Amino acid sequence: MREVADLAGVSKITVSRLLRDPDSVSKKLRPRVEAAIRELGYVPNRIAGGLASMHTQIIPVIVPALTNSVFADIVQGVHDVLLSRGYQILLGNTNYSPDEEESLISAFLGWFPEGIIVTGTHHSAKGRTILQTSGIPVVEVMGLGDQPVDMNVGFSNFQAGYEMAGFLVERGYRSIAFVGALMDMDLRAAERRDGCRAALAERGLPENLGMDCPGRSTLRLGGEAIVSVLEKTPEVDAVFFANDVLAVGAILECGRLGWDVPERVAIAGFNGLDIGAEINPALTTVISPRYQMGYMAAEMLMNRLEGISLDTSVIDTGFEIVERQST
Amino acid sequence: MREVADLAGVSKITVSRLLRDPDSVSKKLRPRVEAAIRELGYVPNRIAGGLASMHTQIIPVIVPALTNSVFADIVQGVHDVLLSRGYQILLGNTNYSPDEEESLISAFLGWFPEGIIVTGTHHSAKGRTILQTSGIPVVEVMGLGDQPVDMNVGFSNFQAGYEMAGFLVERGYRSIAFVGALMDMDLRAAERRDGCRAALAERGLPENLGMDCPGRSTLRLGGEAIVSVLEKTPEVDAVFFANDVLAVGAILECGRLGWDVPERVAIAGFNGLDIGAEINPALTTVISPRYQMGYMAAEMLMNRLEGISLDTSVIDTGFEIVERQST
DNA sequence: TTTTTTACTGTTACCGGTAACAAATATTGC
DNA sequence: GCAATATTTGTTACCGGTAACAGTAAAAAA
Repeated sequence: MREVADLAGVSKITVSRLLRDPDSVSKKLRPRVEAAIRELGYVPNRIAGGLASMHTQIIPVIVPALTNSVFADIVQGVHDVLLSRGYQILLGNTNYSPDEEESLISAFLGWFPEGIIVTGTHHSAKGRTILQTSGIPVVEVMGLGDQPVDMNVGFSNFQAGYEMAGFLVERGYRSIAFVGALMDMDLRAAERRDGCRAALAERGLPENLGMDCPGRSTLRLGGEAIVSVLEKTPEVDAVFFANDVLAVGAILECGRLGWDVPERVAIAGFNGLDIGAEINPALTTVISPRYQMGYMAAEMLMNRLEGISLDTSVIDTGFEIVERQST
Repeated sequence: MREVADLAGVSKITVSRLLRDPDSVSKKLRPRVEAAIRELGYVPNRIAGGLASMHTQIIPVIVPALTNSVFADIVQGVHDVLLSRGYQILLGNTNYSPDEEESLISAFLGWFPEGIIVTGTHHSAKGRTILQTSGIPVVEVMGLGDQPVDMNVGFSNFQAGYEMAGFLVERGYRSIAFVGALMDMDLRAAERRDGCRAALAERGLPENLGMDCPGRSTLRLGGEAIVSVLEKTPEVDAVFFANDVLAVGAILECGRLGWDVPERVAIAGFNGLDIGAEINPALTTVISPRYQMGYMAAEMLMNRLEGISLDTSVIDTGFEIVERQST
């Protein structure tokens, strides 16, 4: 910047001003400085700028696993808002571990970010404390909590589970199994299960017919799960899967085994992945507004940072049950 | 850091040393300083540290679209290497646009990253120049180019297309159509197409039976494409899709229409997504080592940064054709 | 004991920008 | 035309660390 300033015959601060707010520099000087910048191929150092201004324009985004398209969609939504405003995304992946999340949060805080976006409302106690005392805006996205750290965008997984279970009961199913995978780690799935159970219990129906599979959700696992559930508890007439991946895997397995869906067993999923709409039979599921959640979370954060007062710090995006042929 | 130093009765630099290399501080002092750090809840400012040391430990990763699981897998691989070594990932999404890629590269360079990972070997002319003159290690991941900017990890899409076409011919198919989507943007898909054409041309078979769909790859689009191709050119006996999403969509559509796969038409895909192995009929495809490519790219970069000399700056990861029931 | 070496700690300057205020120039009003 | 005000530019200090070198204390060698 020194060199640019000298070449243009101005002071450093004038160069700095031109870069950040061209209007604050007179029309006479502008072309001279711009030419100098171009000639020297000058790229301002944002690290230095961040230190001096105490504004890093860094936003860490922490998700459980990028390979799960659900979270990739969220990050994409966040990305689309932030990048256009000059903010940078620091990406972190917890592998569904609260401890890893905690250490990521600590590490990211060292970059003095201006805000932070985390997934869900379940954190380690210490992680939560760190977030609360960090002094920066925090958005918890995806799950809706009863006492968010700060801002919160998402929907109630409990409610979604509850309503889908109610929906299945309405359709006449009476032995409904909830099947998830690693629900001790995937706490949002556990909430859906709890919602499902609550709905079944209310209606006096059996609530413990499902299972918690020991492995991350894959199509294969879904296929194995439905076989296992129907062997153990043949009376099951509907299976509500914690996510579409498992559900689609189950539908495909039923196809291979010649089991009629939904005659022999109805299947419902969660998330609203594209594949659910295309397979045969098409999957009844709960569509979650993933991209929108990411987008809204980022916008909420931007508004806060720009000092725009928010009418609310919690947005319930809701969800949508779509009935297709699998129920 | 000043406060910590005062509290512990040492100088700033001692605190700095303890944090970066505890062994460089005497055993006597260590507990005192550590206690001070804890008591004040001190978090070192990496922005300041980066500026002073000129080592930011920042690595931008630029992909075309995170929502495409192919790239999410790559980023995951990169993440797993970098985070454990204290590096941070700055994420960028180009939407398959070389111009957006260019502007992302420029923007990221302002953070004075220590290296950069980009997708593929196709960049805008200016983007390429910027990368080359940036003075930092660059890894192009996924595609294999004849003249990489710097390091390169991936496989030849042309070769993959070529071999899959050869494979189909060997299986007896003679009217092979290549179907992709937005191949003017997805240049890697275009390379696969070109490889396919080359293989067909060599054998004197028709090479222009396919189509380039006007929209991003979705299951739906794949379904529409196969109908459209078979209507226009009923003689087609095999369709090689640019990716598994399209191919799976086609298989599902054939299922709905009662068209026998592979009797009426054989279908092949590309990437090796899980769903391809599970649907009926299971999809013949080319498996690409996505996670590994990301992992290796990051490791290569780390080695370079740590001064470990590399035996080669180009790694051909290869690919694998898996035959399943759809051909 | 004295000298030399080693291990640790501190001092000073600087990384590359920006904030805050001061100075200079241009514009406006009377 | 001159003071008052607005606009533009510059000066200085500082953001929070680290590099490089200097200094001091402890250990080893003479």
